[in-house]
Amino acid sequence: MIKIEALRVFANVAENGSLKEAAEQLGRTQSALSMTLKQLEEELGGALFETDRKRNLTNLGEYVLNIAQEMLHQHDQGLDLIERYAKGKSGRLRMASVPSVAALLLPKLLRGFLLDSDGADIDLVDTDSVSVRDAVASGRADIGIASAGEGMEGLRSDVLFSDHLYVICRRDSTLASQTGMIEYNMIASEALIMNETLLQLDHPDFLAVASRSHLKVRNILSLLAMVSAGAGITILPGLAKVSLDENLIALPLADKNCARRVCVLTSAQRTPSPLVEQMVNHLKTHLPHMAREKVDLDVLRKT
Amino acid sequence: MIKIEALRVFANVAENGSLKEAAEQLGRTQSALSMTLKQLEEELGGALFETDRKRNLTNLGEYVLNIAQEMLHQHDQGLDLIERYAKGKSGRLRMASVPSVAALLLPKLLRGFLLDSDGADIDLVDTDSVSVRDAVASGRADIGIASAGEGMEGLRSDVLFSDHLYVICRRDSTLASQTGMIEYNMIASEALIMNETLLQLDHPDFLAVASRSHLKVRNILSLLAMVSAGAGITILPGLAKVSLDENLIALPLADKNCARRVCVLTSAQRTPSPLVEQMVNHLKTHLPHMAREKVDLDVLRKT
DNA sequence: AAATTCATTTCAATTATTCTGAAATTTTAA
DNA sequence: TTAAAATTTCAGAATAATTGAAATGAATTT
Repeated sequence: MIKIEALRVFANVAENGSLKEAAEQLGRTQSALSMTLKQLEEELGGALFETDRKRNLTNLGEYVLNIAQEMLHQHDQGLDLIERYAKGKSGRLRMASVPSVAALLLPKLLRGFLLDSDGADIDLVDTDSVSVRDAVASGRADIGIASAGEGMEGLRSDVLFSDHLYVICRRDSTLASQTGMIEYNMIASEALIMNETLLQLDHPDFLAVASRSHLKVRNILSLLAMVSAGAGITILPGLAKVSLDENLIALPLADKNCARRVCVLTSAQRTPSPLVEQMVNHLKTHLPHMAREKVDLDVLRKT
Repeated sequence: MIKIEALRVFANVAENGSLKEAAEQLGRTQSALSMTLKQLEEELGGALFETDRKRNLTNLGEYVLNIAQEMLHQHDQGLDLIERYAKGKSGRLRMASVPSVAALLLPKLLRGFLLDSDGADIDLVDTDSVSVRDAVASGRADIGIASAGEGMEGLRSDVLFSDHLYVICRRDSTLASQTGMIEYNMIASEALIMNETLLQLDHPDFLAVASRSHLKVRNILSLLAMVSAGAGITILPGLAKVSLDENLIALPLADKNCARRVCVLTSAQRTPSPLVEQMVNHLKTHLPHMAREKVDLDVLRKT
């Protein structure tokens, strides 16, 4: 049977016009190539070169060279595609992320990822945690970035970082004059505007406060606009406070246990594609540092 | 290194959804395929199937299957082209032949040849022997069919058949009443119209007759028209007499040594392409019989 | 849930293939 | 013609592929 490696040897020898050269290029001995060519000629039933010096091709040699070059090109290109895909360097990747991460951390992270990739194609959608989880679970996205919560069946999740919570209030409110950490009892009298993140909190003191809240806003811009307008206060993860309005202020919550745990989500049903694996690794190694940096930097800038 | 045969195994297993089936189709044991797949997965760095039952592909498996199918198709097609060409089943073949053979023998012969070929492309030109030799020598034709003669440097020739010579004269001539073979002295008084074939003859008695000839015609139709018009007689090989005019008659020459030797000519410089070799063999095995048949048949019909 | 069947994997031994190094041969150049 | 360079040949060494038998793992039946 004619082997593609025999054709590669032949093409190399034909192009070089010499066994010696070709042997060096291919890292084999002349005798190995000589035997390969001999076998190829036997299989074809005719000579490929006019003499045993490899300068001139026979008519058959020329024909085989033409076809072999094309075959080798196609073959090598195919292998390259497969290898790139297998290494997670190429392919399509559909991501869904909560807006805070998408806006503040992903731009830099994706830039780094794409720099290392070759032919990768990334689609990023930002929505709230619920939709992110749903997108991944239903197969509309390959990777999700969201806080953990309900509806995690069929999802594999790994915590990327924990985001401490802050009370957001107007700079001119009485609460704003507090210098230390905020205890739940200190906001007992405030009108708390709920949001999705807060549904995770289960500290009894918080639940007491939350039970008196009558407003829940999902969209973060609307939420901040409400606070700005004096409709009440809210509690948000650190990342969400980096681009706060001038008239708003973020005060750290004392309760260290209540934090948003940002996770990377993938489907538990199917083996992830190499590109997904690559991205999950990339997220796990880089996102924690980037999140910490971002929040620290921001705190620095505000003080 | 990823081998194309490993991809073939993978594609086969993926298409069958089972090792067992694929093993039967490929004529190998399950364990051989299992090991091949294992090695392939190692080289890729990821699983190709979701479980060890080969029913469901992973994302990587699907991608690799797509590419591999295309690669295998291209590869097999390429090999097929090469093998067909090497076996002399395909390629381009430029032939030059003298008209008598081209018109009387080649149609049937080429039909047989093309029946056995697959993608062969034949160009046939008919001219006189001199041009045929020139075409082959200069590389304008791959194969020539002509009588041997001058200007055979650089040509390889093999005799295909010998064509006995006949005197062609008008049916109403005195010569026509001869029932036996014609001796040279019997045509000593006739006006002999020379033609290319006759330049080969070297019998002294013929040379004596020929020396008195003052007319030489190259084109066979013109030649016969001349004889028909009563300009003289001529001598032609048996093949040329099969489609003789009603008013002409062919009488066999007694001299058994004088015959046109029809040869197949190829270039002696270059190794012939497989298709050329194939055609030369085909000519050598079939043309002699066909020539004999043709001449006998004709003799039969005329008597 | 145990037993049965079916498919696949594992592993050591066998077989086949490919490669090498040295010597012989052939070709080219001087 | 000889000397130098390139190629071929060949036996042994190194690699790789295949097998058969036993073990493992999944589905199906009892």
